[in-house]
Amino acid sequence: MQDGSALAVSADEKTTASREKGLNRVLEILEFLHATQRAIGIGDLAKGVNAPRSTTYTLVRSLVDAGLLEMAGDGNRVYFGKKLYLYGMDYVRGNDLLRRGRQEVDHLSRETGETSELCMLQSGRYTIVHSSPGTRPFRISSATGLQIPLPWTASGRLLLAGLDRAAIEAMVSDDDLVLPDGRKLRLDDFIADIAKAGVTGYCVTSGLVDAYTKCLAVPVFSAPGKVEATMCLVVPIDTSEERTADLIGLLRGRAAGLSIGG
Amino acid sequence: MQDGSALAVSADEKTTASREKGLNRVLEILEFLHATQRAIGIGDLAKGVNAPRSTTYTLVRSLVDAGLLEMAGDGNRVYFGKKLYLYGMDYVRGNDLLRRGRQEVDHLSRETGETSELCMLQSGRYTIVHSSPGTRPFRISSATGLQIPLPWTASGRLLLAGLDRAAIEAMVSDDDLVLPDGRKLRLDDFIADIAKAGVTGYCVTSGLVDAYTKCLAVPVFSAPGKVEATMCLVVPIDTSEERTADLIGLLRGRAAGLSIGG
DNA sequence: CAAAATTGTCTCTTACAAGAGACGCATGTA
DNA sequence: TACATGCGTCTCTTGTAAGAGACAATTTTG
Repeated sequence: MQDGSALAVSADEKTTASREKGLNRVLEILEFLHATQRAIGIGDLAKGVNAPRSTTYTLVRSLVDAGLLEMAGDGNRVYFGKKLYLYGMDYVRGNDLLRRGRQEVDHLSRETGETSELCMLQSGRYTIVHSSPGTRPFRISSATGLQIPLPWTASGRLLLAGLDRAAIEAMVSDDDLVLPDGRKLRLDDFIADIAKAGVTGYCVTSGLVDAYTKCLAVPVFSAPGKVEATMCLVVPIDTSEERTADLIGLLRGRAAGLSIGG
Repeated sequence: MQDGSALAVSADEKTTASREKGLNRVLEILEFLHATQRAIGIGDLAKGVNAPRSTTYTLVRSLVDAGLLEMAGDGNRVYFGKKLYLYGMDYVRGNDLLRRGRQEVDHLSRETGETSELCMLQSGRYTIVHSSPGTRPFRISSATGLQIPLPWTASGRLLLAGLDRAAIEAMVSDDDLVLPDGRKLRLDDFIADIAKAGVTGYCVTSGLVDAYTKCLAVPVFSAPGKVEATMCLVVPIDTSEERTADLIGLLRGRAAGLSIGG
């Protein structure tokens, strides 16, 4: 009703409601910093999260005082602070699976020379929780914390195993089904893939995210039937059938070691 | 004026003001979880941070939705979530000193067999940012993220080097000067220690936190004169003068490698 | 099995934080 | 020297979120 306001943003993204709750703004700020991966000026931050400048200053001050954010070297940029690191370590400490999974991933990439990753669902999205680069000249780099649409990945298919159709549909938007190269997956095919992956206990995808790699993934269970994470190897797409099979065997063994009550 | 309120808490701690800001409550929740180091029920959490139950439920829900917290296995306990881990890794990635310092500390403890730590100031408090246990039978365990009064430690003396008296007084409360065994340090002595540590470029304390250990610490600089962190070794109090000197030499070399523009 | 304590949800009020905007102070640039 | 742009702080208003408390549903205790 009150769109006679200042902003002429027409049909802006998602109506960044006026009078947003402070906590939500903070959550947006954190997400924004996670996305930019670098220190940023407070003014830009305000723009970035589409928040009033004055509010942003206030919130940032609180967060800096609390140690969740820190002023970066220059003096007027902010980025994540030590407190978040400490909380993050607390999370690792309280989470056997993550702790051991990280080690296992590091092992795997050293052992096989391939890029290895530990992946989990993070608020409905596929997330690379830890990755260790392989030794190949052209290594496939994928930063920790990167979030990718579930249908693009082998791990995504495993992580959704056990969910019913409705739950899957809820987690996958239409955009997610469009691959980087423009091809569009059919939802039914994706759901069929998931079912198949759940039965076979592993998943291989070729040339989905890019044309040069294959992704081999296996599930890690936190309880019988409950897929808590996946471990995967990212290998060149022309890796032989034989080596692929060997690597999957290796992965399955390691994942079994990680799983609880599997 | 309006103390005719419900609570009969007489002269309670620090007048937990009514109508606390949501963000502050959240910060308290995070600190509380960091202190308890385990998943906790929402009701208990509310008690723990002295917040109304209804408010706590609302905030926890927001935080869980955002992924900063997660419901723990049972179903009605909360603890830190994956998001915090991811943000923490972002912090590490953006912070050369921390990244390299962690590696160095791991090396040192393997090399020397002693417990090794990386310490920093964290909102005015001494914080063990990373530690690696030694190989001794009775290992001195000190958890990452532990916060200890500055005067209790060798690192504390180095971290405050370069600050003037007023700044030091502001960071050290009266309680901080009381050692675990009940002895009380004199503020002037502490300040003198700091000055000395700043000049000599290292600091050794014996039997301060406990009666059985010595702490050897050296500064790590982020800019000439600016102490950003310390590395320290925690060794048995009866370690020979000679070995102590050797270890300090080793520490100084490694710290120099970490320092920037030192 | 009743009494007491806990859990999760909901409603309603009002104290107060989010936000608009003005200021003064730096820079940068025409 | 003017003019624009960005930063950090402050003030004031009003929409709204924090909080009290009631409720039903468990769970615990005696």
